[in-house]
Amino acid sequence: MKFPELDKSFEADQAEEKCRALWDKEGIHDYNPDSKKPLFSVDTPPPYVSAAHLHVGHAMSYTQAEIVIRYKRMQGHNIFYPMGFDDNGLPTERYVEQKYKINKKKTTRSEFRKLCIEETQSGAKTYEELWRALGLSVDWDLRYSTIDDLSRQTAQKSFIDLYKKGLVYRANEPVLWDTHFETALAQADLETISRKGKMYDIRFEDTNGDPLIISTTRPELIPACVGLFFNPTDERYQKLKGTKARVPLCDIEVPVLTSEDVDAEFGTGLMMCCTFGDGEDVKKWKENKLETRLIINPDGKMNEQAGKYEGMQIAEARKHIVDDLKAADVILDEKNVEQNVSVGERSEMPVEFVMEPQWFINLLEHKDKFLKRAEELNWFPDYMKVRLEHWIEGLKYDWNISRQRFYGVPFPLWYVEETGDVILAEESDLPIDPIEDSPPKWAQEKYKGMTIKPETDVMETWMTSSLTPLINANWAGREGRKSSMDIYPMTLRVQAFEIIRTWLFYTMAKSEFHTDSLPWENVMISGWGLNEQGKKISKRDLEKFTDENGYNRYDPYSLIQKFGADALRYWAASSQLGRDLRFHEREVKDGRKVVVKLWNVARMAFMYIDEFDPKNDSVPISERPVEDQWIVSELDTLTKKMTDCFEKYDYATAKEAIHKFFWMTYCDDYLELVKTRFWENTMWSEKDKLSAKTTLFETLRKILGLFAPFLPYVTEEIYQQAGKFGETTESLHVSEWPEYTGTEFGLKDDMKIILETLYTVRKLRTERQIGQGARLDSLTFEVSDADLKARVSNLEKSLTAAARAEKMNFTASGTKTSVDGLAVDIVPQKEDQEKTA
RNA sequence: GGGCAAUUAGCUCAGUUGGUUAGAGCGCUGUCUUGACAUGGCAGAGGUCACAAGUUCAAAUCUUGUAUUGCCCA
Repeated sequence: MKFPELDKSFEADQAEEKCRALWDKEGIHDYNPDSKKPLFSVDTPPPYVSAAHLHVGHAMSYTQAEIVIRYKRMQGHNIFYPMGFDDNGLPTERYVEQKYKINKKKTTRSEFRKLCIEETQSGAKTYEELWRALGLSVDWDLRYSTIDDLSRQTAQKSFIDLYKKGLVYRANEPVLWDTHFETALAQADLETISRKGKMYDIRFEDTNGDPLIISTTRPELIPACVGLFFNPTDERYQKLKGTKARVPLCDIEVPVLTSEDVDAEFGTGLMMCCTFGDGEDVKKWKENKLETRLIINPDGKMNEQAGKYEGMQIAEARKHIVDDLKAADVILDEKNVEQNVSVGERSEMPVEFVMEPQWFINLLEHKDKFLKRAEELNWFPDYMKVRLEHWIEGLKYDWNISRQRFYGVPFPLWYVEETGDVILAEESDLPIDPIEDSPPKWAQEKYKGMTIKPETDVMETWMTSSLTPLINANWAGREGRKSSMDIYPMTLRVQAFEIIRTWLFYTMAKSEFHTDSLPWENVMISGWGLNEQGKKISKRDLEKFTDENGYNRYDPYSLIQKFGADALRYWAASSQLGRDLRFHEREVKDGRKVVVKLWNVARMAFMYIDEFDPKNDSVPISERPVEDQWIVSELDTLTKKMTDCFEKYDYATAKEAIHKFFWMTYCDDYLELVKTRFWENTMWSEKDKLSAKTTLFETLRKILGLFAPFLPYVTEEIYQQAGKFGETTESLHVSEWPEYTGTEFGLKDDMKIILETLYTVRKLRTERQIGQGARLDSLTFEVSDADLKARVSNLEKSLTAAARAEKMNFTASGTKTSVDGLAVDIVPQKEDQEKTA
């Protein structure tokens, strides 16, 4: 076969377009449900499409996983790699609210939902373009969105299944509440922030009018106080047990009780319990069946229970109450403290508690099962496992899945007002919206004449996204999908660490309940891409850093246009799995350099190989010069190392290994040594030249394969230009991963002499300012014994070639090499000698 | 206060089960262009491996403690 002359420069954008067209045409990313190959199915995060917020950190984590997927494809797996879009939940609502400046109270549910769906559709399109540009080998026929029919059907089926299994319940309990979005939250939706606050020592009184001092950071809750508590072992307060206390400012008396949860060392050791300041209050309230006096409304304003403070926002009320307490002279001390506050992760408002009937999934009774599953799962990296274990151990609440929002998957149920009965939708009717659809016929008949009301809350977004493996597996059995439960449990879950407690945990819980299994065998946890300052990349970063040519520093699409997709992917693979990576644009240039270098290597190899028939022209490995045997063996070792790494999802070490090999061993050493075989007037024979062709052909082919997962475009382009090296596969990416052959290399000593000669000659050239390419008159050796002399003499062809010298001989002096007893010197050609003299 | 991770060259990161003189890229200095690549080659400067103690013939690596940073949770 004949190798063409490659263009002088590699045009990334053109090549990328060409490759994508080829991959689409050949369908090399398509999942084949009928394939006999081993399955490799991937559960990859559906990003929020609502905000155009994708930055280089997202490109990083998706690419890290995708590199492994490409490896698995080349290893002969039938890849199931879908892509989802999460257009559910609060982020979407907030985005739409802000964009259209609307308030959920002043719009209708269907109107609002329509806007959300419009927004997410255009967002999804932008995302798909980016993922394609980045070279993610997704099967786009497996696309899903968390609000589409399949997902809604799956989520509703999940609810019904849990209901039938007795794992969900409806309760009117204090729930975590976001006063900004006016919706309930789950424990996992909270974040702790630290802020400066004030701690007040406030004087209550016992029934005799003697002072009882409590410490609190939330004086505004005084009207909601329903009890005082001290630790049962606290000597100071024993006599208070069973008595009453008078609450300042309010004309109320509350019981004084004990609780082991009270820290006697904290403040005065006496604390107030309100409805509700935090989870601890809820607990004490429940255990002691205390009175309920909620003073905060769902919108974060004080209600009539707060008396004269009614209508005030919490912060405002606090200010007024503190003033009044001061006026009443009951604030005994006031100090600044750092306090940790639980806030809604999206609104960043401190959470409150309200009493609303909500649906809960029972988690607390199943902690042991979850911990066992966490143990069974294979974690990469391993240390991420304890983050889940600690989360499970620390769970305090069951999972509240009700949200008082518009946009989301509706609960598939109605209530009968007269009896309080719950009517579930029929599975065959899913997905449904109880507001628009009628209850099942049997229910209409049974409850004839009664008032049937739809559930108007929606399910929280994790209720749907926790089902991605079951959505992908078409657990709901929807027509027109090419996947089935055959792909379940899935092989691999990919995600970042911050959603271990949500996406990972909830998915695990759902699979436990629905299928009594793990949802996947392995999980791969990525870190974050950080900005130059080492902080999480923000929206501001995305808006701010645009250069004079309109390229944004953190926008992956912009980076792809500037440096090429391969370059960005190469950068993404430079951090170890699970570790954060600071982004510096100059490091994307490194990837670009590798791409250019690889292209130039191919250009040279094509030029020298020129015409080659691998069947008839190949020289057997044992008959080739030592350099060829060496590089083949080095490449073999590399293949093994990379394969081992990839099996552990360690793309980073694999990349580092090939990078080092390619640049230092292959280009700097081997290619420099082999070049001269193709030159005129050397000692090399025709067979040596053919050996070089054979070796270049084999090694270039193998290197392309090893680089393919990292640099899919440039490797494919070279592979295609090379006439696919005579192979019949449609694409490099479905060709076989290079095989480790385990060939022994027995000429290490000879090779060391050649390399040491090469290195020493380079050094001498630099010292004497002779160009590295300039021909030398001769190469001279000083040897310590006859054996070494014989060995060196034997390597004459290789050594003169390495030095670009006309001849070689032995002398009595030279520069020492790291081969024992061997020293080297060089003699420039006459004209060069005169020049340097 | 508890947990997890990290701390190696000016910057971003490697460093296998402890084993010669701790590596790479960027940046810096010098130098080299007819024979793939100046988006290059070659050579060089630059490190008390956060700190302290311990185990060992031997510690960046193992143990303990301290400090700093990030994340998670009270």
